[in-house]
Amino acid sequence: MNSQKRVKAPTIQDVARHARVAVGTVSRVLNGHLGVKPATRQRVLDVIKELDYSPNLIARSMTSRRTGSVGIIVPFFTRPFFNEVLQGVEIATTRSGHEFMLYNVQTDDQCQAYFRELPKQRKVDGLLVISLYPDDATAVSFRRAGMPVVLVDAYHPLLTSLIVDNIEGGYQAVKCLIEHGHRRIGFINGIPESDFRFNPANDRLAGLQRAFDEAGIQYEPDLVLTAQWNRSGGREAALQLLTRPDRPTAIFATSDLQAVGVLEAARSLHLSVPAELSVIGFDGIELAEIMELSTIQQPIQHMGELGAQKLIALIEDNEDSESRPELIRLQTSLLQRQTIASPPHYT
Amino acid sequence: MNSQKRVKAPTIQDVARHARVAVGTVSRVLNGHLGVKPATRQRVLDVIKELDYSPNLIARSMTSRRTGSVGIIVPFFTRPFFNEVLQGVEIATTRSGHEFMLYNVQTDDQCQAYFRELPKQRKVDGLLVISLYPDDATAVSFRRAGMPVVLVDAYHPLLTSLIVDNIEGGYQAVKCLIEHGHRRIGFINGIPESDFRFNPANDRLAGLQRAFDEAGIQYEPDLVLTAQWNRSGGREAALQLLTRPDRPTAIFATSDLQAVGVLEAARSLHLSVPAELSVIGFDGIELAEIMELSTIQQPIQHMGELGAQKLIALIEDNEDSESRPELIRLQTSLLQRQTIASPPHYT
DNA sequence: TTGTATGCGTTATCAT
DNA sequence: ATGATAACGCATACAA
Repeated sequence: MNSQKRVKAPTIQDVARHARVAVGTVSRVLNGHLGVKPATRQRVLDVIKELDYSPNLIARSMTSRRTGSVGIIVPFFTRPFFNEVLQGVEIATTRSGHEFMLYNVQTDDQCQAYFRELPKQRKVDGLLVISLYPDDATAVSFRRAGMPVVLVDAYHPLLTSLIVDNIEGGYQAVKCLIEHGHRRIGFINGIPESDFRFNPANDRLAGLQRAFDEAGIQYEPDLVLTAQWNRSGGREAALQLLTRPDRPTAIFATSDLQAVGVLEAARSLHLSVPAELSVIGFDGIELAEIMELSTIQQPIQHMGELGAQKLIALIEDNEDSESRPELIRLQTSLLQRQTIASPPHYT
Repeated sequence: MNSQKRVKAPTIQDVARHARVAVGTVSRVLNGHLGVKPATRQRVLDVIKELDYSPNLIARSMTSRRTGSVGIIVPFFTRPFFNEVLQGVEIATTRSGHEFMLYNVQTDDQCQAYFRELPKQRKVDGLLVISLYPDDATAVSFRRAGMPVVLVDAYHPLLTSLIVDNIEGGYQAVKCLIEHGHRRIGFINGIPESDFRFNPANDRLAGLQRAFDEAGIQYEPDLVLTAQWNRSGGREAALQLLTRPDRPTAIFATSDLQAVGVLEAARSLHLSVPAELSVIGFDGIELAEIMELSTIQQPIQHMGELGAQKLIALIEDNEDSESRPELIRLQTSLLQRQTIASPPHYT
């Protein structure tokens, strides 16, 4: 075993010297360029192994103008939904030999700062933006900086975007409830903890309205509550909804996390699900499966994987500006489990 | 609005030229060095704003030998436990202005490859290793490369390590069960999906044995099963345990995920928890709270935060080799919820 | 086939 | 207080 003392890392110069060749030659064998005599190639390889040399990737990035990293800008990355997106991202980046930096954002300011700085800092070759909406000026600045960007669960006309049909998803959820005989349906909308620009829950509400219209059900604003995107948000909203004299027979929550909160509220109120209350969520996270919660399944992991894959393609083809951005639409699907039944007294 | 066409990012040279100063001067104002006449300083600042200039961080890393990033090597980062660790990591890195790269590992080979390559590649200033055990040669190589490393939920004498007392945790779990009157206690051990070097579950088993010894209970190997670290692993093991004629009255699972699997098994067997079966898990993830599962709480998020904080201190103090590594021990605590009761017919 | 020299964008060390 | 210039480690165009 060698000494424990810290030692300066060998450079390409050291390798060249030991192998008695020029740095250019070492660089060539490093990058698999042809035109190196097998004998010298082998000699260089031997020295590399002997010195335990690895190229300094920072220095390499200087000339190659590539870092091999992509940046993921994501709000609240520990939430199950985002976590599952990241799982897909990891699969795609690892497959293509890229690394990724995680930029977690909790406020809109932080988000805008990342949008502004990251393209110029050049620590990443591309940006994957999850559930966040760049404004027009930002989108333009991405292109000017030559920074490839892909939006996942978000849309901008200038950027490759990957969206799911939230209206259709909301429609599927409510239609299912209606088909089971429900007429009084509560909706728990989501309000982001901070002032992000966009709220997919509004589209899901639009889907609800379409289903209502179709069934000739009167939309009652009283049955729509806005709550935080988490369990306690769902729980509190449900508590409100369910303690009214004319409580709804079913609740559609705009996220599974909130729907789990609804389940908790029902439990604390000794309301049995689905006998006395039907519940449907949105997202299709693993927790929904554990809780046997009916939900609208988004292709979450696939969104992350496909988004990352598209981003890497943009990076490698270097087709930043000349190409028109792609718009990819993904579908949701109804997942019926144990939390939906016909309402009490339904004939 | 400027043209949309991609444009070369301005460099420090461009700023210098526009401000009619030398690059050195620009660098000085950029880095807040004193000895710049306020007038010129302002002129430079104006040009920087006018050109929308940001320093190229890669180039800066060339000379500064700092990237401002830390690498997190973590197995299966989407698992709730690791996810909560990462949450702590994010808090600490953001606080200190660092970014982090996520290196997810799924096999031991992959892990060893990261251990070998990352210190030489210099894309990160330090490494935070979660629940993974570097061998002696690896630990030495970290020091030789001058790469600060902190181990979380793992230990090596040469490296700053942050561990929880798994033996004590196992002991707490089983002692609680015994105090409730249980004598036949099943244990579900964990086996990693791949051949990682270490298994914390064995320490938890040792804690069980200590509690057994103390209570004069005979250890029965039949009641110890090894299963995957996930729900289905726990479910299948529990199914085996619970369909025996002399089934245990309580099960201690070495992770909450497996304990949830136990709950699922009990449900499918129409065994009521805790009336007919007591269950306790380990970790204290959020899911345990949702399921009202009793468990042994590890300070998960705190482990990530403290580990990252220690790592950043190592990086900033640059005290790689001269300092003796620190060993930090953290405690677990019993979290009693709804899944533990006295066994049937207990007087 | 191989060597040399220049540039990548900064910081830092000299000068002036 | 500021300017010129040499690193940093690598890739590459050009020479030999």
